[in-house]
Amino acid sequence: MTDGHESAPTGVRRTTRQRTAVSSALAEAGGFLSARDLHDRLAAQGERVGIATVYRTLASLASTGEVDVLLRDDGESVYRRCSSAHHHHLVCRECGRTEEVTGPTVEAWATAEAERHGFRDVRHTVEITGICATCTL
Amino acid sequence: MTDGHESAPTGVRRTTRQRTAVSSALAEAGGFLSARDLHDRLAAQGERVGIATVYRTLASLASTGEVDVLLRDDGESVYRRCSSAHHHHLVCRECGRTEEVTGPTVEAWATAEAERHGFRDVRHTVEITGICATCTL
DNA sequence: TCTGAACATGAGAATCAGTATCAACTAGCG
DNA sequence: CGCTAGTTGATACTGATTCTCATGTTCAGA
Repeated sequence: MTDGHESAPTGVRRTTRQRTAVSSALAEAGGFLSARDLHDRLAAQGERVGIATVYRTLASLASTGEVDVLLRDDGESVYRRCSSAHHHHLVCRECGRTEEVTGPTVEAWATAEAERHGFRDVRHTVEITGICATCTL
Repeated sequence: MTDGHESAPTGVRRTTRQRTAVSSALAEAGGFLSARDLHDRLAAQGERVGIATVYRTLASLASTGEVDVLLRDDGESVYRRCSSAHHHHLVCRECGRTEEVTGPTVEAWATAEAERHGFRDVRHTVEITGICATCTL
């Protein structure tokens, strides 16, 4: 549906100024950024990239696993360049600082639990939030 | 700051036709429903309740723990009458069916991991998705 | 290097969930 | 009954994300 335009890329991924800019701005940022944050950041650097392109690029990077996507409580999505290995996040509710954590235990538990209920093609997300040491001071 | 109206309820929770309707429609539904779904459902039953009221009631029920809130991938929130004990969800990506699962292991892991990083006042959410047995057929 | 067709871009419109506004309404106490 | 704080709802608004589509680019092949 909605074939309109936006055409169906047959599978070639081209390198453009915009994609490079988005990708490196995200890398420089380090932490989680919303699409708008990123757009503003690019603008501040003099890189003019349309917001629509930022969203498209981000979606593309996310689909290849180059960035992590987190859906915040307020419904806004935030992105971050991330190690590609499977992991979870520990997020500070105060300052937003994030740490990556891994948990073989959880992976196993999730899979086992899902199978016990007859589910297949299992995926899971785990988010742990708290107040980090710095913010506690 | 937005004191305008919407006043600050001093703590009394009144019983109204609308609140009862929302609450019972949610109970009848069984599964997860978005605010809009619920609104449509009520309309179908001839219960005229404003969408704003549905949102308000849902938020209120969520804050008292009477319903569970889930933020779907597309950013829409879905609600469901739920056991108040802490648990997680196993959701079918195909039909939306959900099962509640508990995992002492995960609870412990999350807490331990958070503390190891110096985080306090820890909370966590775990979502497991997959394709349920019925949809696999 | 030149070409062209597939891809990509962007400005702005469109969507859509959820929130704010505020006058009118009502539950429930006395 | 009468009063008043709590509620409601039509509607405007916000803010994120997607769609539209004419125009600009990339890059493989000649």
